[in-house]
Amino acid sequence: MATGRNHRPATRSRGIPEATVARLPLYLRALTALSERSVPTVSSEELAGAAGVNSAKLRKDFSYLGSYGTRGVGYDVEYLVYQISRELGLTQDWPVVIVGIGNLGAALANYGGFASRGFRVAALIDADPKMTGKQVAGIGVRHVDELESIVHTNGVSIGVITTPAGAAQQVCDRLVGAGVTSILNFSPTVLSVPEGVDVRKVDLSIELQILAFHEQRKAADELSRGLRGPERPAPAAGGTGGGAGGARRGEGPGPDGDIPAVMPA
Amino acid sequence: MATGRNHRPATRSRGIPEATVARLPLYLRALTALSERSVPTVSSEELAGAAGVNSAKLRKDFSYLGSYGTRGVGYDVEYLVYQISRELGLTQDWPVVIVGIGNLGAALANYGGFASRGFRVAALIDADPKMTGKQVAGIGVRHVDELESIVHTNGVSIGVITTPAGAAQQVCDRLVGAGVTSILNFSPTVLSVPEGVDVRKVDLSIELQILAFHEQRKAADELSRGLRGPERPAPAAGGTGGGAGGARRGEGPGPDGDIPAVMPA
DNA sequence: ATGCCTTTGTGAACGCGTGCACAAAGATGG
DNA sequence: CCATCTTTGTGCACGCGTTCACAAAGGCAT
Repeated sequence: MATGRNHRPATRSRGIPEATVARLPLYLRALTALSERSVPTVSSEELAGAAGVNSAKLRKDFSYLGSYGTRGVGYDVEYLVYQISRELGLTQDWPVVIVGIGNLGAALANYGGFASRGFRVAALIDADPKMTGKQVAGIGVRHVDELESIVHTNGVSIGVITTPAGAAQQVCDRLVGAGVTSILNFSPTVLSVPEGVDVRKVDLSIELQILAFHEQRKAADELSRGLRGPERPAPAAGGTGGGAGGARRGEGPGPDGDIPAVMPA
Repeated sequence: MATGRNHRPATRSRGIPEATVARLPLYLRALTALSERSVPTVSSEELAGAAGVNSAKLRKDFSYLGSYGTRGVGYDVEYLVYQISRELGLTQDWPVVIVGIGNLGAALANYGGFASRGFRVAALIDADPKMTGKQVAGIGVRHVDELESIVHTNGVSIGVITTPAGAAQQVCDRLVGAGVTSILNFSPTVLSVPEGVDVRKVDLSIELQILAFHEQRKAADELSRGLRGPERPAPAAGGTGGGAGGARRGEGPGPDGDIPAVMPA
């Protein structure tokens, strides 16, 4: 990467758009549920409903994978489950390591969603010597000194970081140095990685803040149209707890445009 | 606009793009770090670097909030912290409830990132009577029967769902019925909510599957080009990056997904 | 076999988000 | 007070993603 910037529009992946890739697991989940109920075929309309997306979008998504449907009938559930699993790489076993066995790391270790789709927790790693050897989710915690050897021995290419923010970049560097090329980052930090390494981040604080933004906007909307929550008792300390008694669908052009509801702190 | 009197010349209180809103917490975090180091001002270039985004994008994002910068100098850190906090609604206190106190729910309850930004865990709720009264993160667990009264009493407008998939929709309905208008969903389910209710989902399984897709693609790329790697130092010895040990499981597509992908059961 | 009906697959238009490039604005030094 | 330098704010173009709308394709009944 010493060479200049070579833009790599991740969309090149095989012609499959990134947005489509992000939806494939959603489809797979819905299809798996249908498969368990022994439903043989499903239409794009039905499946889209189950996955919570538009049917045209679903059809276009599938079109990137190939023509797996039958016109006039729909899609064969089992076949589609297999094709999507294969496309996502779930027909093979992915060993992952979790670094940082605090509350969150332990919760992830116990998380059933890992093993259910071809992901196997190869090791739990923590920097605290007092954690070493402890059993979490039936797996012994290893010390971070062994990180490199663990990654090598197990052929780990996916790492999950659940350390405090201060340690995240350092752990990330070690993981990458050991050969990990995909990282799921739960710490509230912006990780910098060399090219070729994928990082996805999950930050609940950010998610909450986004919700708060919309919540505030909703409260401001209702306030500005002179609507007081008639059924809701007094909100919590701090003010407009969130009105929203009976959310009406009165969707108009909106009285936006005027004062942005400045909240005195 | 030229006059520095009234901020907000453009009436864009509602025109803030969703993508921008999603980045505001990122900027806020970087700015908070600068503030703690008593840095008075920061340029778009520096701040963009700290937040991991393009500087032009950052400037455009800020332009939606108003003209808070000074040309030739940069942005006043403290002022920007305040403005973004206000825009995100973080100057007020947001009581939240967490429903489903399993491993993940307990981890979230302990997560410091909540309280640090105006979010306060008003209550922990679980359906298991054996959990009722237990202390988690210093908060007593309440039974789900009390859900509505808890929401009413505390003026809760944001709910976090960490239940198993099977219970998620039901819990969601009750939360919405009680007045909650924003939901953060950790269960692997597509929630259906009435209009006016915001739902954001966090699904670890999906994130891993997306990583697996790219990982598989990387492995395929390297394989097909005969290991003609870029200018990147050679990764792990054994794995060659995407190698991943590749222990294929012998079972068919059947066992996939009979586990609800959530931990507490 | 034929015509009808259902559903897929996709061409095309549209909107949003991103990044470039530059003029305007303000600080700074002489 | 003027020249210069720095940095913001934004017009513009481009590409991705979404949605509409419809022709093609296949099943099914007669």
